Amino acid sequence: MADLTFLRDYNEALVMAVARTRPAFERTTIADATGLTPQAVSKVLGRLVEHGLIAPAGVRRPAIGKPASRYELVPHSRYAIGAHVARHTLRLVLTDLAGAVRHSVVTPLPADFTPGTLLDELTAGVDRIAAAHRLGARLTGVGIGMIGPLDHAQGTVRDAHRLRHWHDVPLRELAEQALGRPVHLDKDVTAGVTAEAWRRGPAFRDAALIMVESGVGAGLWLGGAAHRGSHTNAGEFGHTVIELSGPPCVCGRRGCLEAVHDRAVADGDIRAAARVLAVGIVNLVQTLDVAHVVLAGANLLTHAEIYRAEAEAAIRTQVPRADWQTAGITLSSLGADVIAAGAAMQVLDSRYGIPDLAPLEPAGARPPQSG
Amino acid sequence: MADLTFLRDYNEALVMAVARTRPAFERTTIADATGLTPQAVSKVLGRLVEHGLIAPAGVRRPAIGKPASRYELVPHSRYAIGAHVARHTLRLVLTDLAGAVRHSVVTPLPADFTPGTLLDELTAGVDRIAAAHRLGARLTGVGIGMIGPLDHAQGTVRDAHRLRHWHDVPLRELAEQALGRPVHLDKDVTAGVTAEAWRRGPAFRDAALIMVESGVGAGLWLGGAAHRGSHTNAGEFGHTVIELSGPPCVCGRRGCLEAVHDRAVADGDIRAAARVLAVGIVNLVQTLDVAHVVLAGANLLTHAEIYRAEAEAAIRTQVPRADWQTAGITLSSLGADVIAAGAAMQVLDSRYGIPDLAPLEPAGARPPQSG
DNA sequence: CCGACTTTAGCAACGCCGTTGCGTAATAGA
DNA sequence: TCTATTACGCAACGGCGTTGCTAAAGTCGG
Repeated sequence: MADLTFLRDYNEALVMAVARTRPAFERTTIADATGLTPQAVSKVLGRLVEHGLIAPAGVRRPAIGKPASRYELVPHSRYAIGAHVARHTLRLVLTDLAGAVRHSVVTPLPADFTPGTLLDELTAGVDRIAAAHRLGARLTGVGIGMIGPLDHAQGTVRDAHRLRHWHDVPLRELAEQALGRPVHLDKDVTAGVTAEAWRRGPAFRDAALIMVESGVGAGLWLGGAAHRGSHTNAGEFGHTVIELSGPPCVCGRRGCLEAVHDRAVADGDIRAAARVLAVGIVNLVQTLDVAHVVLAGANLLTHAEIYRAEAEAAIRTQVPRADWQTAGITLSSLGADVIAAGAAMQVLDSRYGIPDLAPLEPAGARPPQSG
Repeated sequence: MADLTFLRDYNEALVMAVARTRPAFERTTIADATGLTPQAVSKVLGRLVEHGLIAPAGVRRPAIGKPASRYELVPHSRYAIGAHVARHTLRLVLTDLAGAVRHSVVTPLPADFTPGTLLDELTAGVDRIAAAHRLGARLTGVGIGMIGPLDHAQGTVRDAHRLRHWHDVPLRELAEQALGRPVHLDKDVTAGVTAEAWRRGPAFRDAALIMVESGVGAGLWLGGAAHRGSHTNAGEFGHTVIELSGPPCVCGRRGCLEAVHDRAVADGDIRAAARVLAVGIVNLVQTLDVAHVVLAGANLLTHAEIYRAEAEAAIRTQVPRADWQTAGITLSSLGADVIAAGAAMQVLDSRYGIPDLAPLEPAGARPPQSG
């Protein structure tokens, strides 16, 4: 169902998206980018200024005519904290409304840590940051990015890979109780690609974030939104077969990209590993036609330029009609913070981003009679 | 921008989606499935009945209380014609508003046919069907499903694979002029998956249609909509590498799924070919987490059960945690008509399906200041 | 210095959307 | 015949972007 509140929220989110991707802007800019009439811009902008999200920022004096008032996002009006839960570390990042990282801290986690241990570390860290920066009510919520498989819709960790105590843990609910704030839980790679999307604006419609760090995964951003799949477990890119009779993989199959890649790394041949990843990236471009590929992950970033160059060469030479079917390869704009920052931005996105329309209830869906 | 017309169209489309996937329905059904209030259902339904898309269909007498009026879709109130342009044939299909195929006809196309030849055959065929069924104004438009690469947004065929006269042909515009009706142009596989989605209703949110027919391709339906990618060229699934040093492919790479598959077919080992395709399907499920995989294409359907069984076995055994991460494998519900029928349903979908919200203009998108 | 012109911005009335409140129709059962 | 129950529409309402118009704040030419 769509009602007037959806309409309002949607148009406000459009204005926020423009505000976020520009240093400053005028009402005309908004009207052109969104298609709203000047009068509607006036009303929407009025609401956003009233809530403190947007503020006037001087005027521009044109050659003739009345000066145009300029506006800008107020980055410190809202914050979110993101957590990147890895196998041995917890990274906490404070992000403002503009998507800028204001604080980043890494704490070690014990081997085979339990949900309880993580929750203790998480609440302590969040409270410390909230107090130090006097966030108060400006803290919108906390996001958690974690290895899967997990169920984003239910907020449950199904089986954190190679962590013994993490089977069917309702982490979102537990964290909301412990923190007393809204919590978002998502796969690390999906959080990461949200960070890139939030910062790069509406031009970033179809993209993949490739992450190499204790496994190979891909966060997918398709048609302007995160793609999670029907069990919110998309992106298991490392477990796609690229060599039919290749080395056995931990997942039980043979020749998975991750297994072939890791073998090259074990052989000390980073360039060969990068070429393997590049094959996978071209596969992804062929399948999904993404325009942007972002590279991330600790194990990749230590040899960032090798990986980037091999991926770029592969795309240039192996995609047909490369003249018009281009895909840009870049390194993650936030480095090691990208997952945690993305988790934070998911919280901001759910509150200030483009809202979703609820899907229909399938109910007693029967196939129609055939003709 | 979102305005009141979007609101109205969206809610009408929701009601149509419910109507399409059920033999008959009551107002309460709509209210429950859509979240609209009974009063809103009354208004929406009134508009749809007025336009002849929906009609009353008796009453249901409950144990107590006033009988509930029932309604049903009027399948013959709107039609669309779909064309499947293959290398040697043109298939035309007449589809009604319910997604049922009312007529199907195949005509041969000369080797290396030109755009002009196709347009002649197309207009002759469309006019013949429109006259025979007295469609008149009930013919919503014509859809064309074709091998790529092509540009759906611009309606241009970039390079129809192995057709000499098809480079940068503005087929949509040409066909609209020749037919005097709205025309939609899309890749064959995307049209095919639209057919399945249109018929199976809102439960069909994440799916892939795998087509084996003069090449291997995949039509993607992600998050309840067709995924075409940034150059509308997604689905080149046959040109993903699954065997690093495999046989050379026509695309210039080595070990593409299509090359490996075709080698098995050439060897006469269909089961091996099916196993190769199954590897690719598992790759797709791992990457995209689709819940439905539909098999189609002339070359596949002649050995349908072998392909289906191998794919199902692969998904059952090779996807981790198969207990909750399930994906159903089915054969295309429309057989050889699926592409043409899907092209027709794309026309109906663009007119009576869930509308899109226009994306923002990127304009001078600059990355925000960091830190 | 002043009127003509251009551009920006807001006020007020409007049309249309779904919602709310309430009255009415249609049935079964007592 | 009355009551309980369910279905459904009329009318008023609040909120959305739109339209039409006026006011404000500048530049520029005479």
